[in-house]
Amino acid sequence: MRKPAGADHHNTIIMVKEKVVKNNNINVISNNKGSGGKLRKGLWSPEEDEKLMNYMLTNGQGCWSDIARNAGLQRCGKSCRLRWINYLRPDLKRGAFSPQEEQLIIHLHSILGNRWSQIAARLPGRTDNEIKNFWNSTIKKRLKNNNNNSESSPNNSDSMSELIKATTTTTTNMGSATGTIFMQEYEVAGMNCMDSSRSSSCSSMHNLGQFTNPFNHEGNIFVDANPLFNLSACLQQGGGMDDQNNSSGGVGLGGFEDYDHDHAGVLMELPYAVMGLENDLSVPGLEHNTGVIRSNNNHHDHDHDDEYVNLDKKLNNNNKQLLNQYYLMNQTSSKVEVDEYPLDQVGEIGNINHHHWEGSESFKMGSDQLDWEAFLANVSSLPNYLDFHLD
DNA sequence: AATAGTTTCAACCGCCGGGCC
DNA sequence: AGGCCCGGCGGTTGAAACTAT
Repeated sequence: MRKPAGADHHNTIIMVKEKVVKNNNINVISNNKGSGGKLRKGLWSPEEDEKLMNYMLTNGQGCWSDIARNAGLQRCGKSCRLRWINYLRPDLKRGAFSPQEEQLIIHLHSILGNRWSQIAARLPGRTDNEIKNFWNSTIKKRLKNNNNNSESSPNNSDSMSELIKATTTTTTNMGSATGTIFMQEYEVAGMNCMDSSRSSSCSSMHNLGQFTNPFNHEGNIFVDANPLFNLSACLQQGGGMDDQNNSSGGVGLGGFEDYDHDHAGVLMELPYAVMGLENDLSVPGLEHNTGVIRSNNNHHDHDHDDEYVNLDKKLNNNNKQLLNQYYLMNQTSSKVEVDEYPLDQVGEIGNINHHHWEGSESFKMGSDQLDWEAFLANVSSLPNYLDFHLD
């Protein structure tokens, strides 16, 4: 490791200083705008950091090329922006990723693909670059190793592994044609997921098709099982995903910029990649399901806002039901409270009327009893109003 | 101790879309 | 309409740190 886990800002600065000594005065390039000045490239010196930091704290964000000029930096605006966003920003969280963050990244990546900025937006204090590096250097390798291990020990009795196996059985035996598997997977699960509206922004979805086995390759994985995977980890951890920043012990999963920091327990705001569910609702496309939900979202398809909001509500419900059922299957000692609220209130963070729900005995089964197909089939028949909290 | 191989991550590159003229 | 600028994004690079031999 270059930087020890948990390295604080002080250590990081020292590291940068050491590097800068060796790079000083060698990364100066011609200004391609013909102004006659020189623009520095490469690692930032502490002096440059200080200039940029002081300028940003004094003047705030503006046009980056102006910032570069006015702060007295011989850098392009782009470089300043990158340095600020990835390193100097005061709200950055330093140090190694927590297990909760790691699980969340894995989960979000299963939904969003390589859309690092969108993943980063759901991990307060983390940058897209950081997450991307973490994924490429650590998670990808770990998942690959895990996959190899699981292949070598097929009798693994871990319930989550069993669940994942169960969920992926139908996908791993498909053909091997690159680029077509993803859609085949959807079809196998009875999906009707098409997104013809945004060929560019949907590229990550299609990237899933680069692989033939969701658990046996590098890159995008966990086509369908991951919401449960993540849920399991978070519930078993029992702590807050963002415990450094809030004291509630709440877990916000896949929150849309709005983690429920004040709410004890678990507030489910999961994306919607559970296979079988989307099909039932003719989901227009993954990105819609994850991005168009809130009234303050950034998507551009205003013509379908109502449709997607309604869809979101339904999907939220279905995922909550599914996840709740999974929890019930795997719970040991924790008490479960399932809250109930009308469909038209689902997904409205901060405006949820919680009622106690006793839970259905029919949902409870041991993980060794899991019949995944029956489980999925059952989900669509569950009550529509479920949410839950973990005491 | 030396060195070759590997890992990590800061920073750059190229592309894209939006806004402005 | 077309060119230019800017911000944002994901992919890639390469130097430094670390590890194995």
